[in-house]
Amino acid sequence: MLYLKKYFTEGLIQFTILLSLIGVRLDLDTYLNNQLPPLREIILGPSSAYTQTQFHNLRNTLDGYGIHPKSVDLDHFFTTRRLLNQVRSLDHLRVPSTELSAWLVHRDPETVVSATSQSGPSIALDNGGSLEDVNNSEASAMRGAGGASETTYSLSGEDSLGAVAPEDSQEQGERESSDDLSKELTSLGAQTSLSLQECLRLLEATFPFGEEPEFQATGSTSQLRAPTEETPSTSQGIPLQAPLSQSDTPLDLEQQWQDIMSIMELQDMEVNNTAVNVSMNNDPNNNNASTTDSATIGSFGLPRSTLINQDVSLHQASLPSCSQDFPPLFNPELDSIGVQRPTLVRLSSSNSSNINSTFGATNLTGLFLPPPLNSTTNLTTTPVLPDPFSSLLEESMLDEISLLDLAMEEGFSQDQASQLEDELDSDSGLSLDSSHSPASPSNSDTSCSSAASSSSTSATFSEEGAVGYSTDSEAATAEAEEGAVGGYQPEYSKLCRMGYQDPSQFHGIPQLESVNHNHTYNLPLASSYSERSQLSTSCSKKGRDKQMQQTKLQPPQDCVDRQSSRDDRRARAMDIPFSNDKIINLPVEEFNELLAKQHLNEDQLSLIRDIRRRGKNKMAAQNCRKRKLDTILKLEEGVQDLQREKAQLLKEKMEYCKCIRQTKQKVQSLSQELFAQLRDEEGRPYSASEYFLQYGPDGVLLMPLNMTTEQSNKPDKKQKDKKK
DNA sequence: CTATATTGTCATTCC
DNA sequence: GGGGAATGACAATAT
Repeated sequence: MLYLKKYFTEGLIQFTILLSLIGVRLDLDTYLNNQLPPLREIILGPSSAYTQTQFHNLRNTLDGYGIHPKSVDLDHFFTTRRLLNQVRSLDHLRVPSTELSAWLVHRDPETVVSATSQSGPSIALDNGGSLEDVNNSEASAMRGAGGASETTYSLSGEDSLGAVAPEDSQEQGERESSDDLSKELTSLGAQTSLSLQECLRLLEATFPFGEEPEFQATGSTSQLRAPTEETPSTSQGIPLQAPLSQSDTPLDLEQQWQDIMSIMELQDMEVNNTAVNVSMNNDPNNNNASTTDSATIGSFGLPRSTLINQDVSLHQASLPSCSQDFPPLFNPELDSIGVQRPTLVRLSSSNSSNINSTFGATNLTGLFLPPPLNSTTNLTTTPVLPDPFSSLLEESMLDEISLLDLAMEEGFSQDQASQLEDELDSDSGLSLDSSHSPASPSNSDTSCSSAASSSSTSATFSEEGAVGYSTDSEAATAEAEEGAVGGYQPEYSKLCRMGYQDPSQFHGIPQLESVNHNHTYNLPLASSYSERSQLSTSCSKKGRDKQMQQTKLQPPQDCVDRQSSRDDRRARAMDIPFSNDKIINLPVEEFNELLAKQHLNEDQLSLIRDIRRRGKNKMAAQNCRKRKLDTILKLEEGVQDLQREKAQLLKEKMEYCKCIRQTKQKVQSLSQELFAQLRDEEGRPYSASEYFLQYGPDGVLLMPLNMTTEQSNKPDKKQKDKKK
């Protein structure tokens, strides 16, 4: 019960204070179970002298309101809170549930120059518009590919896909029975249903193995080979990259999270099928009947040897690129350092085996990942990200991240990392003392030792923290040398020792050991039951230092008087027969016995009680001040941990954004290529002004443009087919 | 001598 | 109700 009491009254409350300061949601159980040093210390409370924390006293630490103005720079707190709010803002990166990873490409045929057409055709993104940037080039490409002036793409996520899915049982049966794209196209008429695998097939056909689709290079779409005459010409030389990089800045991050979540969820749904089917379809020659149907890829005029296995879904194709783009995210080393990661990453990581096996066999990763993007594995070493990314985040953010990476992953020493982080902190206005800031949050020991080794401010703090706590070995030794018989170890002494022996406290700090305080009272460690003379004690104890130097010319009695406290003098004046040490530190029973043995008058008894009260209160005040400082230190430590976490989250955010953009880009290109290659029964390309592609769980549907999403539940069974 | 930091003390509250 | 811890506030002292 005592433990629980302490736990809840002190540990949890302090922990809650810290969390409330930062607004970051943490799994308390996890930290408790893992016994992470900093949090454990916070939760379990300090093991030093101050073990009893009253709830009402904690108000003083809430949000730093109660920080003593003399003890802490309040600006630190405000700055800290500001930074913590920034960290809190990262919390908004929660990945929403399934949403649309779809976008709608719409371009007005007649008014190419009107409305949004100043820079060309526009793409209306149905979900956040993060791909607006792709608009110009994409629409232009579509325009050329479709041979029409109006093109609408709609890639709908799985939420809307169910509604879009054709109701016709015949279609369903066909779709289930065969992955053949052309077959579906033929049977569905105007509504073209393509499996995502076929999309991949298309893409693969467009980008044969060994060739890296260069989406980001200017004129990258020139590689988007199309069987028709007009398609290559129109798609060639249209840079997809330039618009991307221009409009990435207003990127909606939440939208991107939604997108990637959608992708991952889809991947999660399909990954099992993929894993099963890949083994069957790895062999390019393993073409089942559906693959070899009339209107299959072969009908695209593409070499069969370049076919991707049909069961690889588009989403599955996207994920490997993510995983390959972000090795750190799936790097077990990151787990080892306790980096918390969004759940979605863990989920995807759990599927990584399937993914890797799948795409390792089909080399889809390489297919989808242009070399420069793959090279982002070395993001940690390059301060500046590739072009489209550089505009996404502030340069300072990049610097921060890269610096952090250097510190975290490049084998920097903790001191170096701490220096880096301090530099990072400095520009944010938070001047956390490096001496107090461990490079590793979970390594307070190191921080303490390193702090003791370097900074002058640490010395300042150490002296502060050591105020009234000269219970270290040196002090004891000094007292022993003075002839003090340390037979009595009062509670205070033990508690203080505990406090400093706590690894999380200030052990090993040289400054602490060298502090020689001018304590008026004989502190417990220095005290003893010996009836040593107060004069000799106080004079010898305190006069041998600077103070002794200052008063060296004075007679011994002056020295004693100067060094004695008022209560000492009062005690001498009142002829108190025992030392103040006894008065203060004796247990109450022994103290009462002592008083009973002596025949003291009321004035003497009153003085003794006052001495005891003041002495105890003095120690309590010292403990209180130390506790206050310790709380501040812990809060600073927490701030640094959060800053570190913030940098890590920013890094992950950047990587996710990059993955999302790449995925969208690939889907966009794929859709563009697919639409360009669709042909009606007469071999003519579909007009982009009349049709658009809609992605569903069962494939890709070629929808009439005038159909709304709701109407798509009963789509026209317009003939769909691929030419050739 | 002044400003600041440190330390002691008191009052109060709570356990 | 007493003892004592905790702590804000203030005073005394040191630097």
